[in-house]
Amino acid sequence: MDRFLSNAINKVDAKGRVSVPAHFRAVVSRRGYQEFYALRALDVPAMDMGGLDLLDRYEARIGAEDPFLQTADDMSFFCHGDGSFVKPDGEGRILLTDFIRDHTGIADQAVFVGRGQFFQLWAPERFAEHREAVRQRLLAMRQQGLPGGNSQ
Amino acid sequence: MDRFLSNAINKVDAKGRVSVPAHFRAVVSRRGYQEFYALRALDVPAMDMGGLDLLDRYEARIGAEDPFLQTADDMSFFCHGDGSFVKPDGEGRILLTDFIRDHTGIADQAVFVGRGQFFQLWAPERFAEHREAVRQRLLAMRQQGLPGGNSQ
DNA sequence: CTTTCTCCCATTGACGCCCATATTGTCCCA
DNA sequence: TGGGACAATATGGGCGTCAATGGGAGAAAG
Repeated sequence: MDRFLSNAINKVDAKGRVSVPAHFRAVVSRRGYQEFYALRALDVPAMDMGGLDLLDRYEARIGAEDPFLQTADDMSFFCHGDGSFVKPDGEGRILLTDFIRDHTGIADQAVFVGRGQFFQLWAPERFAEHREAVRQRLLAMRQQGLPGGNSQ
Repeated sequence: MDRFLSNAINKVDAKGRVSVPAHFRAVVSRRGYQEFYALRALDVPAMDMGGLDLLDRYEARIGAEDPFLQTADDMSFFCHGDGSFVKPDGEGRILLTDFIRDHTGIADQAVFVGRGQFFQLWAPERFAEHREAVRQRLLAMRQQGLPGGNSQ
């Protein structure tokens, strides 16, 4: 498969490292990258992570804006200033810097959540909360016959 | 990589020096420059900094304007009059002059913010404020389904 | 002669690289 | 179908290197 799928919870060691699930690493390397691009998600306490193609998409999007308007500046400030490269060590682990911890609240465990084109990094508690919230929203939506309610 | 990415906060020592993050220095030297060009950002209390190619870009932009219009004159006045060269010492530190302090409000800590083609220098408090403001604007944009609503 | 800037060296701590161990999953064979 | 060996992954820790920081002395400027 070439998509990020399913979720896994891994330990953070004394040095602040976590193993990226082997399956996720495989997806990124299959796309030709040796490092990740991590972005502080806009409205949730999670990191959006993926290959450098993820950053490419953002930059392409910015390129479509008028560079002299505030919007382009905001977008760049967000995806460049609140994003960073993360290079895994020889064993496929990444270092959880304060840059990541401050936004996610991750302490000694981290949840990797596949999202198709990218994956996310969450603190276990917040992930659980968010998952419930999402389920509730989808359920409510479906019962109202609104779009978005599929099976599962 | 060849882009300025992520943000870092460094101390200003008693002599008024700060270390430019090694990663940022690498980007500039990879472009063949040994010194920086610093410009007072137009609408925020930050310095825009980069290699001399940054100045090249501004000048190219000015060259494209009609020299008889006020715009060209204003732009030139801005990028030359409000810009300066900054040469790092042997350890990769730059000296924070009053030219920089007055505009940014930097005292004893400085934040380096990657912006892709260049990076910015902020005072920590002002940086935090601005980041929140940017996030709010982007979030509002997304919730209104306006352009830019991808991710998630 | 004083002040500011530059170059140089020392210290500390973080990070990258490497090897060791544990745990899990998979495949093969009886 | 139930081991059991093997392979891959997750986890722990040692150690050298490099970056960030602090401070001193000489050089240049006023």
